[in-house]
Amino acid sequence: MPTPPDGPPNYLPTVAVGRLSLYLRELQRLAEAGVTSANSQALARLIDVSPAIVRKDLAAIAAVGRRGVGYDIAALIDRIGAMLGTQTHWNVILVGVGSLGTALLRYRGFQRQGFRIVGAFDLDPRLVGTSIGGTLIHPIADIGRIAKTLQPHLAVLAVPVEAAASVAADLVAAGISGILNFAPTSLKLPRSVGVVNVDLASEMQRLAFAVSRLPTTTALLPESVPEFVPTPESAPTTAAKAGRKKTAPPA
Amino acid sequence: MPTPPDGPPNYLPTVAVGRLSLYLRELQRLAEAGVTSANSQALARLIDVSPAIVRKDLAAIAAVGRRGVGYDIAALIDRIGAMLGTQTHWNVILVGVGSLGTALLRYRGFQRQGFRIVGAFDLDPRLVGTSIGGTLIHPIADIGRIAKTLQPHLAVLAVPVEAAASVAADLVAAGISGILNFAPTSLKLPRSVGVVNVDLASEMQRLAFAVSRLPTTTALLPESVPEFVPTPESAPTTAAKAGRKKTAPPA
DNA sequence: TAATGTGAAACCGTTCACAGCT
DNA sequence: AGCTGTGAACGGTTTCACATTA
Repeated sequence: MPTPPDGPPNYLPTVAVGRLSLYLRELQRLAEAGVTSANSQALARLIDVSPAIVRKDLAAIAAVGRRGVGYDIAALIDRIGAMLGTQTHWNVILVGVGSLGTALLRYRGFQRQGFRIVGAFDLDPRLVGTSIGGTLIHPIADIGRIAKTLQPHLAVLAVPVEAAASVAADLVAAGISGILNFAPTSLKLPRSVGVVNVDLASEMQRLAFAVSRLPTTTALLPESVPEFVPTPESAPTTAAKAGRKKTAPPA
Repeated sequence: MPTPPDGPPNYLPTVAVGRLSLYLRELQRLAEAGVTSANSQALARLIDVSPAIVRKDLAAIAAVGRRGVGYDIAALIDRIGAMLGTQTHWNVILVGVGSLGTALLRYRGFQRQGFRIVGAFDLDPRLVGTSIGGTLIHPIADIGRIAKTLQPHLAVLAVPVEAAASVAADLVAAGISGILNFAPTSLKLPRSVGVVNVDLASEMQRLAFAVSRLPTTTALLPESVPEFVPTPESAPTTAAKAGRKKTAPPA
């Protein structure tokens, strides 16, 4: 065979990590329903991507299927779980027991995916000492000390924006490795600390934008809509024609 | 000047929409602090991207800066707001007043970005008729009828997974154009309906993965870590060396 | 002079198409 | 016969570098 010039091979694309998590979620559901095998097309439909992507993603994590058949679901769950560290015991603390923090403490999805909420922290002395969703709330001032006992790896940051930077610094000082940040601000942290931001208002804006660019149907749209929205069709240069894309590419 | 052959020009890349939302958030903060102008480098630092990206993004929405100076913040806020439909009145309903739904009703960030929560829906008769965060809760069975009055464009879906598919169908029937989906499942809906998924467990898994792939420092990591994790360095092909990237490219 | 605005190159991720297995 | 596994083409996004301009 001809040697590939120097070409980098199948790494795991960073976006693929998000998809693996979705495959896992759906595979767990299938397994509970007693299904034992699925092919790339079925998986693709479940998370709304192309079958080729499914095969590439699974190849990238060295999951193997059987040609002519598909993938063994139990094996896939193991493999993806191994990649995402599902059997790893991540200890998680939550900081900021406001209404969002409370909801997150009550949310069972984290535990279901193997994360252990080992403690919560808040300023409010009326909350300290109480439990929500089985998690004890500690005074935020004691994070450093209590972290020595709880050994948290990750933190959920659900404090008000104004407090976010300072609390994040405390978390880093307490030795946390990663922060799931719900405060609408970009934390400035050492590169050794992982951050994933979840900005709810921003997600809503993405939705609004997507909707306003959608093929107009009978559905409700608000009165005014942004004027200048550049698209392939409204190109301000030569050749403004350019073959229109097929409207419905994926199966 | 030489005519560009036929080259497709600056569209707005889809990922740029998410960034615009973040620029807007930070610009609003700067404006409140009395800052009137900012250059691409400053903006880049604020949302943690490269200055070149900032200039490309802003060029793509026809925002103009002054060479040698930077961008006028008030003008930028207007321009980005116009693109994202900030002055458009999006009516939003929320379905599923559990702990997450409650938190979302109390969350002020949606209103701050111009979204109007016009109503909430739940099955529980004890909730119906009460208000949370100033939003009245209606019986879920009446969505169709009440939607005629409320004229909602978007919906926040915060019901349990089992109910998600059926409620989503009701929302579509009621004429909704987009759904912000917090249920951990991929909704199968007509292409005319926009969907943005927010899967909290999945975000946490992304964080865990990112952390486990981080340059190991003194910070806490859980005992076991996935074995086979392909990266550029662990490439199974020729030329496994390949010039290492400079470790800190952005300013 | 210090920044924008922008072609062109580099990079990354997806799609295509088909050879290879079972 | 059917589906996986994968090179190669493609397309979208980012980076680079620099001409341009207030």
